[in-house]
Amino acid sequence: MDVARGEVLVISTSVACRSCQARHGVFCGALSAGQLSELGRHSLRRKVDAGCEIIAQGSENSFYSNITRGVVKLCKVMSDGRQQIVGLQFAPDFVGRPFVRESTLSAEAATDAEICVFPRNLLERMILETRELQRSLHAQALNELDAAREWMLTLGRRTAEEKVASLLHLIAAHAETATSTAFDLPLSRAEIADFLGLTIETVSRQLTRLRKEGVIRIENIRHITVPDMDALAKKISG
Amino acid sequence: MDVARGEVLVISTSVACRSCQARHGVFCGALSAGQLSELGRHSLRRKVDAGCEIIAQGSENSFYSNITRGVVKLCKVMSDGRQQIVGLQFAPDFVGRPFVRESTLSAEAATDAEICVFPRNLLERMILETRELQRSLHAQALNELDAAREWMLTLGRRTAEEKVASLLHLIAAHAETATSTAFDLPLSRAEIADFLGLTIETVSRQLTRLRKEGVIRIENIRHITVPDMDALAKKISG
DNA sequence: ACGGAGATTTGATCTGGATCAAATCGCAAT
DNA sequence: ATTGCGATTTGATCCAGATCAAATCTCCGT
Repeated sequence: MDVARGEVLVISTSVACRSCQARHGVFCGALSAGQLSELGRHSLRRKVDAGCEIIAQGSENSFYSNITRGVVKLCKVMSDGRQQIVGLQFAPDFVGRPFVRESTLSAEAATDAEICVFPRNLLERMILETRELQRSLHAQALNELDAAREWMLTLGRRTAEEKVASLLHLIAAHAETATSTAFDLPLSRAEIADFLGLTIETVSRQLTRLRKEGVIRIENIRHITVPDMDALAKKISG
Repeated sequence: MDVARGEVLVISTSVACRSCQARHGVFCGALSAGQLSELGRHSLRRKVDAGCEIIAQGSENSFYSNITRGVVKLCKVMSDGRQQIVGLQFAPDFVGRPFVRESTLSAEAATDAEICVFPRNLLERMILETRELQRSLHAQALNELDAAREWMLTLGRRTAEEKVASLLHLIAAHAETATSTAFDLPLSRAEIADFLGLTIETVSRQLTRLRKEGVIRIENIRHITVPDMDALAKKISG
């Protein structure tokens, strides 16, 4: 992680960082007070701008983090430049691949975000020591695996229109607003294309097609409203 | 699982089934002698024919199993019949999705296979009791997640020729022969198409193209030899 | 060996999405 | 307000892979 690209907000020194304790999914209820305190002494809360690379593909996994705000995209790039987003993570997901030296993907903030960073060694020690943390990370890994496999079906077998509708549905499900019929897209058209295995032109055309069909309204480039969520769901063949 | 479709080989009664102890990846070294014995008393070694459905999509997860021989495909089917293979599993992989009631995918023997089946409740209890088993299943989940994400790149961004070469490479890597330059395909052309998000015609054409280029030899429909593994690898853009 | 049915290959044509090209939009800096 | 530039949309054309159609091949049962 290039510290110069993000702004360090807080370096906790003697106690666990309070805002993190409450919001960090995998640690919630998994660690003792003493462990939280130790983790807090070594954790770093960071604010990262959209586009900031948190983990580089091929780099060493020397730290892990939790997302406390914003959206993070997981991306794989081929040597000729083709790339594929292989996962989106939202607060309070855990970011990183325990027990493997080199990262096979990059993690990049898709929106402005806040993360809480822990050193690799400390976290791996705590995983081995603490059954509940192991269980919690295992559960997240299984959920991500389910999501990845669901997305494999989308990538392999759905049409462009179904792909775009699937993505809108996914984002709506994670939107923080209570209504979730209106939400901001955390991704640019190019990123959407990289997630769906399409080109930006096709993404754009399918969005305008959904707009013309009345399934969505494009309030502005990054903001969508869905008058009838069922109509959107019907665009995705089960 | 429809018992009528498979043949029960052994019902272990008073000791853990010996052939399983040695070969079951996730249990190897993870369970105590007493636990292995208990597991053995409740496990069932089964021989399943190619095509036998081990877990049905949408069914209740009422048991788990380990593969002791053969290849199992994980498959998702859409209501209109389109389908996508989302994973291949080889001995000694663990099959099943702990902690979730309903299966979101089906597991089917791709080749004749042998599996060892355990009841859900027993296994989930042992996972909670036994840190080492939890760790071992966590590790498998993370490996499967890596594989799924690698495959997402293939599905979203590689060409048909690259996809077919990727699959051959994957299968060669899991082939049991020491040389691994000659191997049997565990999948039919239709299954390959479902794995790669292609049609059978395209798969067939790409295979004959690789044959004409001298990258592979098709000894017979299910048996391939690769004279030069590097030549095959070069067909897959990194 | 013979028939037959499914699996695979091969051929001809079509098409969804890619590519190439050109507006237009959005917005930050002046 | 004006300029400039990257992001997005829209249009025209192309092509990889799908679809439709027809041989072959495999292998099983008789």
